[in-house]
Amino acid sequence: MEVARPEYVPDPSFSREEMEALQDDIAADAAFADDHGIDPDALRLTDTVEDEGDYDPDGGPVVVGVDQAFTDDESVSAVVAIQDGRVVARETGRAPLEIPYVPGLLAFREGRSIVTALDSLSVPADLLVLDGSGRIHFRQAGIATHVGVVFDAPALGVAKNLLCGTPRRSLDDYYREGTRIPIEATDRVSAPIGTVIGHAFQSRQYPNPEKRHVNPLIVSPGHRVSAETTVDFVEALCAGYKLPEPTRLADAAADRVK
DNA sequence: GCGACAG
DNA sequence: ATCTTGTCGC
Repeated sequence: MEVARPEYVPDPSFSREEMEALQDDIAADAAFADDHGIDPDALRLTDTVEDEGDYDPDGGPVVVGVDQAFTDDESVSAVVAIQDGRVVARETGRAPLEIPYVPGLLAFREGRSIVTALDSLSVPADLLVLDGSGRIHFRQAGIATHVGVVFDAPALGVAKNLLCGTPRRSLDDYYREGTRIPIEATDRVSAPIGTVIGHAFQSRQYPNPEKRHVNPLIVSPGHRVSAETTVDFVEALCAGYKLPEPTRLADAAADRVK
């Protein structure tokens, strides 16, 4: 796919102030409303994705999972494209690690390898699934929003932990599979307080509440997807595991390359 | 000064 | 994220 906004490609050499200013611009250009034409049912997976296949121009929506693995000095990104339950394309990208991890500035540390990998992807992506937050971010410009706006493609973020915002119910309790808990903006987020910026989604759970319990996923809109539809998409993309299939496959691919 | 903090 | 074996629960 092609970069639509070159000026937004994350540059690790920026100062912290420049990074934050760029994020404010990106958030202003981001759309947190549905603009994709994808029916969640068209993404629904019946089983785990294991087969490879050829891209079909007349087939269903292409969902691209993105994830990273790290070595001492570089980040490795893997992107896996799925269409109608089959892997139709996969690509990798590498970039040197130039800055440390700073909460809120993740895209500047891992963004280059992602852009490189997506840039070399030959099939058109209808939806990007990033690891990390989108709108659940201090300036509403998490890595999912950042990458989505750079390519002007529908995107969403799937995280394992909450960066900011307040869940309407405690995330430490036991919830049955399918439970959705809205995450609202607080004064630390650049959105009106109370705005639903994402959800905690219980994609997987153990049967006995007394014993073990699984933590919910934290999902949020990246670009051109609403908070509600974001959960619909993630739910449709999960096939028996805690993480959605695109993310699982990208995760495995990145580790494999490393 | 204190607290909070995706991967 | 990464360094790492066994182990508990279903």
